[in-house]
Amino acid sequence: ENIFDQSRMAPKTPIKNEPVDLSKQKVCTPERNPITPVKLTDRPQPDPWTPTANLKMLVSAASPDMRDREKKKELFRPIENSEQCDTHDSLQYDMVDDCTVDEFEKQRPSRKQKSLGLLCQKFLARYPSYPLSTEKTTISLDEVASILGVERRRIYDIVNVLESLHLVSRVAKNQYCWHGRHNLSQTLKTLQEEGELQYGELMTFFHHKEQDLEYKFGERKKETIPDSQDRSLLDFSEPDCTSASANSRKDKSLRIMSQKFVMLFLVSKTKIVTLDIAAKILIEETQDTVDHSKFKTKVRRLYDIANVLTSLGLIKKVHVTEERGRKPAFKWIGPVEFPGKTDEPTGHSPTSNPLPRTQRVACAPYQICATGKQRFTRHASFNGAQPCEGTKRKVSSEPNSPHQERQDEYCSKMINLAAVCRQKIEEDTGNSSISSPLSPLPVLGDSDFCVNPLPQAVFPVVQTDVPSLSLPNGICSQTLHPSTPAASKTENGKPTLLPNQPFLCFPSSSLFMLCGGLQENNLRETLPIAGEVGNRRPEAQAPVPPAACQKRSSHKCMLPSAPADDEEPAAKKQSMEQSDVPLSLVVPKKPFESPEAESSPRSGCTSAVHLEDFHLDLASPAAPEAADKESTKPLDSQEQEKQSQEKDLDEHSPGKEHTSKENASQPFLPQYLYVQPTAGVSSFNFLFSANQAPGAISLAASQLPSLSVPCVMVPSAALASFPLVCSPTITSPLSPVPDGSFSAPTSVNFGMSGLASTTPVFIGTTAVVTPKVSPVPSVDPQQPAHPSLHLSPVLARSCGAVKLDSPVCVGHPVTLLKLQQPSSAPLTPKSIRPAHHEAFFKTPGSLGDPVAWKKNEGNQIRNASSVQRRLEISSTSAD
DNA sequence: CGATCCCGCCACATT
DNA sequence: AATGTGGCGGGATCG
Repeated sequence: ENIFDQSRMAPKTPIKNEPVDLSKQKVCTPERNPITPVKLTDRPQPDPWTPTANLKMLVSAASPDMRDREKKKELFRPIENSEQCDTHDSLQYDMVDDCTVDEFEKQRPSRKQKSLGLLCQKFLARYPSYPLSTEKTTISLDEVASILGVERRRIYDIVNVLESLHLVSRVAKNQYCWHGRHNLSQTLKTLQEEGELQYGELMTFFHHKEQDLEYKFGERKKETIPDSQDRSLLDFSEPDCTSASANSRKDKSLRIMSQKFVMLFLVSKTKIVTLDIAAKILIEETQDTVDHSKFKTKVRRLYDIANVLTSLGLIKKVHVTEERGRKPAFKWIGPVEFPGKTDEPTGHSPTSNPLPRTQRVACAPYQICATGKQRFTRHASFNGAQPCEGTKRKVSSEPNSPHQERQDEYCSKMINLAAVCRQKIEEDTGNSSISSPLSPLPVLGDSDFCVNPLPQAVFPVVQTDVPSLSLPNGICSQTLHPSTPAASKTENGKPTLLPNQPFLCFPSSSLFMLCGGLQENNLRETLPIAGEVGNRRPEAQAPVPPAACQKRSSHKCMLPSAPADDEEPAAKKQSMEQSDVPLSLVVPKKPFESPEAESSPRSGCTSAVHLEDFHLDLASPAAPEAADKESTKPLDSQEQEKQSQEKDLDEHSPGKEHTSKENASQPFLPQYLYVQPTAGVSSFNFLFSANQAPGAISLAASQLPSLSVPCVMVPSAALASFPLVCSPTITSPLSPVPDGSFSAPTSVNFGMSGLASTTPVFIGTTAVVTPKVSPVPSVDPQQPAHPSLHLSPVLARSCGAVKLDSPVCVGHPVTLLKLQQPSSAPLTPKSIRPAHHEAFFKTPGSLGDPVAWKKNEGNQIRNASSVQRRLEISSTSAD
């Protein structure tokens, strides 16, 4: 159609389009001039598309402006065709003259219509995902550009990204050849491997080396990355034998950036990468100079890349909510595992793939490209294809290379990130010494889809990037030890932590640091424990994971194996994924809010469910009975509850009730309303409190350790959220667990560690528990249906599973509460709030002493509601 | 107002 | 020198 249109169009519009047309023509048909399309020099139109503007337009229909318009329209037409009806095209022109506003508006190409993503889809639509090996499709940039009605420049944007994934390769000037997705999995695999090396190291690094932080800092200065070499990492390019000069800077960007970006996803356990983090990571150069403009530019590029990747169905946009607000992020929805091994030429991953040979085919093209010399070296990507590659780049990337280099790079990267984060944090936080830590915390909620795993939600902390940032600041600057000390500590702590959280580099690092500062020895203890627990606890985990796993596995299988399916663009997959999403943690909306809403009708939200679970858990452990009551009461009795609340502080119920009330009144913000906002903060607070409290305040030295643990928890939480929760331990096995699953592992970890000392740990557990339930509806039908009811049961279960139960349970609640506090402010029910707030705040201190908690529990068991306890405690403490 | 990201200038690479 | 590529960032648009 497009073509058709084009032809039509061309004739019609004599205008500026001409250049385009010419180019097209040339491309399309021999007849056409070979000339490159000239850029249209049009004049900017003043405006636009407002109604008034339209009038203007009309008025001046004859005027050049009109032309521009038309021209534009034409350009867009293709696009419109695809989406909208272009039925009027021809009419359009006429229409323009007399057109009504409406028409105009309709026609007016909205920005979206011109989006790169859309353009890319169109582009992709023109070629088969899995072309027959026999046919070689060549792509003429000019042709495509003209057909799609866009400038060539835009095509470059698309092609460059596709090229980075080897979907196409450049054959000659203005000519690319289409390979399709045949070796996509191979490419991804390669990238994943490369990513591990590049970024994975960070993770590993931590594990292995404890000195890490210090080192990093010390080294940080070093440029670390010499420049070209490192970047070579990816693949292609640079080294090529062909023309040395070629390497030059050009190759750098889009292509490489695209690959790196993809690598981040593949390496990330959560499979979610926030834009800013990615940008930071991708800015390799001078670490320190964070330069805002540069960052901004990077982000812009990432959007470009993301648009293309989205069109390919490899990623989708999500939002990570952080304290400040939501951050844009992308979630990898493409294949995660690559069955094939890299090496094998034949069957490579996609064995299942119908076209095994495809690979070869792909290779061929590459080679060809290589031959072409030119810049193509890059083409020869990582695959075996690269003939030339002997170059160092390879070396560098290779495993052989000493860790150090990587480390260095890693370090440098980390450092950069850290620096960035710091700055950011500082900026954000500003002075707030105390508060600062809080501010940084990110919360998971996301508006559209949140990725928060329950656990995360609980903790608020989380998201990958943020956490790291925030943590560091908070930790370093603030409370604990300033930077350095942390490092030392970190060692101890880190190692432990790390294991758990495999996750993103930066964040984690920062986290670690923090943790280290806080936790100290305890951590170690904790860790081990955690590990044990994790190991031992298989049962607990098992329940959840399995389901998740299955899903995943199946899912995975599908992807890899069934490339065919993939053919279509993202859309399909996405849909599928969405289904997955829940598991993953992604919540439809306002996770936090929803959580509370046990009652909330909008059953839809998984997140909500999770939360509910939490609540339940909390309640149940402490006071199952209460929980039940509450659950039952919920909405209706809000008022009553309210009263009761006021009356009985002791009972947590009030808290719940509040929430419930809230829910009733507002579907979303339920009891926990507070939680959301705060989530991030709260977590921090916790940490703080824990640290401070214990150390400074009340807890005995002996207990400190325990206290310290709590601190640890924080990190973990952060980590968890960060990484997504996949606990490291678990992860490995389940690695796949992408999004959602995390919770289980996480929880486990936490639980373990937490156990001893504090709630935090519990939280983890809880989280775990939750996961079981909520994560996969399929698993537990019940839950989904009746969250509230389930609660108690759930709790029981969770407790049982957890073992520590009560403590655990408590812990969770606490966390939540804390979260709430901060958040609560906004939402809240007035009456409750005030009191609660204080209580909550204080809570941390109280938390500090595990024993106390336990006691409380015993006494108050029924209360379960952490809130109340806290309140009580807090009150006490306050006193 | 922040998130997106279109648009196209213009530098550098290739022909 | 002309043309191909594509880095880059202003500023418009979206949400």
